[in-house]
Amino acid sequence: MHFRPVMENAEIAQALSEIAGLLELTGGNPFRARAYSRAAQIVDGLAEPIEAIWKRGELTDLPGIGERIAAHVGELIEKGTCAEREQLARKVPPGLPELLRIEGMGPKSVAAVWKSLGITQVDALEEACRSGTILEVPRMGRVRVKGLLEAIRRHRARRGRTPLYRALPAAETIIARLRKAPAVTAAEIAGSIRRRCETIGDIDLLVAATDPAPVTSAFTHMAEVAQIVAEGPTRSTVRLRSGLHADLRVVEPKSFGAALQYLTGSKAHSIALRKRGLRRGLKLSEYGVFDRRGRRKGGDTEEQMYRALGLPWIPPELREDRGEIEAAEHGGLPLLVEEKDVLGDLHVHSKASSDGHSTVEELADAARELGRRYLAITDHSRSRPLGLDAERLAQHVEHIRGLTSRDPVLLAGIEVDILPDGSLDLPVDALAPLQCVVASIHAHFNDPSPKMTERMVRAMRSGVVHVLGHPSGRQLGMRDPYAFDLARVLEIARETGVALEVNAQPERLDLSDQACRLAKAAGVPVVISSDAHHVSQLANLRYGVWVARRGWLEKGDVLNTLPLEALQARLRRKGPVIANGSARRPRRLGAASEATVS
DNA sequence: GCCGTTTTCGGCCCGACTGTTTTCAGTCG
Repeated sequence: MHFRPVMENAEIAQALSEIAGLLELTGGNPFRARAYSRAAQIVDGLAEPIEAIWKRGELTDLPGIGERIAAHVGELIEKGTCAEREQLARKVPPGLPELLRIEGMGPKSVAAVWKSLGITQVDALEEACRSGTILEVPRMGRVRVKGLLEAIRRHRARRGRTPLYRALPAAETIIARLRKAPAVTAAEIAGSIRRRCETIGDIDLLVAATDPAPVTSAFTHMAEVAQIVAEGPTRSTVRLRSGLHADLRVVEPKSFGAALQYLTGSKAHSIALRKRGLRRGLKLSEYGVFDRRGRRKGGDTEEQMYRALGLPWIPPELREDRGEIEAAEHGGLPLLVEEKDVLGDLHVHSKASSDGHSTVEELADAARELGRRYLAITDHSRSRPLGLDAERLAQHVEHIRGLTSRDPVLLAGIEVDILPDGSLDLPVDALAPLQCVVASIHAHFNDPSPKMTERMVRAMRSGVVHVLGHPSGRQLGMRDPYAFDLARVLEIARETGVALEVNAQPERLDLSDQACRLAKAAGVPVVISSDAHHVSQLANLRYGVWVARRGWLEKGDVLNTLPLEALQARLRRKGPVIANGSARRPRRLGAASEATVS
């Protein structure tokens, strides 16, 4: 049977999460709801298709998944649904779970408006707010109603979360300003931005100051603030004119490390740390680590927090409770790839084809400024508007080769389309002389999974492809990944020596972090490429590095960390791939199985 | 529903802030 591993896990996680929501709404034991919620998070975080774990009968080895939930998962895999969910869904009107996603509406409030007013839809909730009938519900007052109307408006306006590249610059601007406020000793961006998540919910900021008042005031009086949502002595929230929410927490300097750890999250990571602390008689909070008698054992720095738990400092990108704590405990944390490790860029467009806006010379100059040692010029092939045919490609290559004495070294390449039948958009003999052939899918995204997978397999087996470009085709918030069998693609990539791209265009980030982890487990190396269409986009490479880091990748997993000669030797190679010299057996990577397999 | 280097039963992370209250429930992160 055909499956799409990453989606498959996400779908199962979604179903478990739905059950959790339904349980919250129907009352009963809230810990039961939490168990489902936690299980959903675990499944979502798996770096292996859950179907494979299920087939091995190892579901209950996963943390947070016992007999009962394992049975539900099995049922979901086999039938696509499960009785538990169906049964719960019958108790609750459709539409009710959506109300939970409105800010300020928790399970108690949703159940209250449902039971006392029969409200089950967002529209009806809005109407009840406007007419005032909602005031009959206990603990509903005029202020809340006003906030609720605003939250409903935001709920409707919000299509998914904000991509990192939109939130990061805003956060950087604000934090730079707060650093200059009076009495500030330290200031950092925290939350999902610090973890470099691909999308973020809101901006979390942390400041250490001897006097919180001036900082809070500076924050709430910024020009870009549209509304002050909450304001207290240590914590305040504003809505920016861009629509983003920004949270500021101000702590004493001695608590900065504890607060930074706490505010960076993820929530799941922090909970796991606190539980670990409890087992050792330690209480963790945003103020520090405390022993049973309440004596403070540290918290000035994040390192102290982790050390108190017997752990080394864990990079923020790994803090998702996906095995990093177990890995840290056993000295098995990856030495994550860094931006400075990446020596060159293997996917860049020039004016020679359709959509590039800079000349090859301009790109080379800008790449040199960024310290790149090599740069592959990979313009589009003929199927793209104004793309290169064999003749224009030859001229283009000649032009590039005429510039090879420049720094960085220029590689003549192409981004060739993978056509609907899996053949390439240019003859193999036109592609064979090129130093970097990136093959990508740009059309017919709706092919069924088997056909799409076969297109990629055929392209990889052409013998002339070095890199599979933006493998899933997704665009954040715009286009979902197309259906394909990632496990199969990884298998063939390994067989043919083709590297998978981590496309660093910030609205692509494709491969995703989770797919990077799967690639590593399958022994397939990646290249991190900017896919720049203008000199200003060459710097986007950092977004790709962050994805790779979130995917646990090390320098040795990324081919363009190699010096040019070694890179070219690797790109020529068509045998089975072994990551950067150190032989890596494919291995199983589960959410918390790192400790047991490494 | 899950879990155990205190436990197979009895717990389940912890604190800030708001609104609606007059001592606190609910939500959020």
